[in-house]
Amino acid sequence: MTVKYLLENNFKVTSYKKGEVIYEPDMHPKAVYFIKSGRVKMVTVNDDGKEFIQGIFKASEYFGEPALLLNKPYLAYTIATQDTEIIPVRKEEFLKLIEDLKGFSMKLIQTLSNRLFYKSMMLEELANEQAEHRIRTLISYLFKDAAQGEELKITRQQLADMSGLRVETVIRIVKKLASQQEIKLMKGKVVKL
Amino acid sequence: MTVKYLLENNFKVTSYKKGEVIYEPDMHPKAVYFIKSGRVKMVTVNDDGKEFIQGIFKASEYFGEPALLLNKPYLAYTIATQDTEIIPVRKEEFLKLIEDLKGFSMKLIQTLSNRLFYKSMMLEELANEQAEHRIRTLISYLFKDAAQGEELKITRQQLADMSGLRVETVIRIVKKLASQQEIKLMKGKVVKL
DNA sequence: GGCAATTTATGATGCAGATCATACTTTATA
DNA sequence: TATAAAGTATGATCTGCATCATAAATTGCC
Repeated sequence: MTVKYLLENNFKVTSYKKGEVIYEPDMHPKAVYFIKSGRVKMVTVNDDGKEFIQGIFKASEYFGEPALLLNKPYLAYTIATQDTEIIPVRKEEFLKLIEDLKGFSMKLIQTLSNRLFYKSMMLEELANEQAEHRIRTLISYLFKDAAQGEELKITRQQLADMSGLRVETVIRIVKKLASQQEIKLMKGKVVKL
Repeated sequence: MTVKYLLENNFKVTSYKKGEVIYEPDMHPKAVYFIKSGRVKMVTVNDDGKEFIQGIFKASEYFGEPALLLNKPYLAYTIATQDTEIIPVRKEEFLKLIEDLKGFSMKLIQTLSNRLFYKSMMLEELANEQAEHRIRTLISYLFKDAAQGEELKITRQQLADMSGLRVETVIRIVKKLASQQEIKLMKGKVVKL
């Protein structure tokens, strides 16, 4: 996997504390960010200060390529949601990865395609579906690769910020889904059944 | 441009009448579709039959690669919104384009990145912004490369289906924007000023 | 050029989810 | 092991846009 390759080739690791900003809107992209460990959220913030979570990135994933490759300023903030180690790969080096690293370019195309699938799904939900349907779809997407009994590492507020709803609404719906046995709650955490 | 290359290499052209369906949800992808002439909309339809327009594709553009490259069934319908000529490129041939055609792979990555930008922008709008803001953003995006005086080739219904609003709402807002001199109306068509 | 279909227009009413307020529970941290 | 902070919970009220109804203007087409 690419992070291992980068470490073997002496790329440097940068540490970010929980809450630290990696980049913000309007900045000119300088690198692609590979996550060695930790967790990062990508959020856009509107004029009223409301956040929308565009995506959540975990260890071994990377982010920030679209803006870099299009030479456009970032639209979003990326923020470490826990202590995180990141390997920044500068543009020329990233382009070299695409050229040289066998299969990397196809992998990147598939990564972008997966993100498009997710965004298409959410657009459809936000455009046409009621609150309950949105949360059902979102939770089942987030549980996609999870085992039975596993718990969501995501708060109600984050579900709200991903679905365009308010926390109170998400809380009410999650309770309802639990009462209908669609999910289980343990100490407030959503658990897959 | 790639369509020219395909025509020179004897790829076959298929014709679709206005309203004809090119592919539909759950179908297994067989090809990538290059548009020689015409116009195609990509729409998802929910259980109540409400449409959401995921994208609109014009001559020289192509669609359908993400599902093909991920080996996933389509999520959306693609429908010719006028008489359209299409060059279907089968998977092996498309993979060959990526491998062989110099620069094609990077172009594809940029195309996917642009679609991600659009979807991120619209997600933010649908999640957090009021109707008027959504329509402003959408219209200015659609007019991005247009000259002053050019008219939108898009109906109120289509704006509604792209923004998650109802036609009536879009009509009221478009009238308001016109009255505020943000756009001009000529025989009902939205014109850039 | 005339008729049908599509698109635009406008008013009246209803409702899902936002907003506001207030409290309880779980988790972090000093 | 306190105590603060973050997250979950619940009720009451308010509102932007959907929905419904009905008509006028524009476009397509034989």
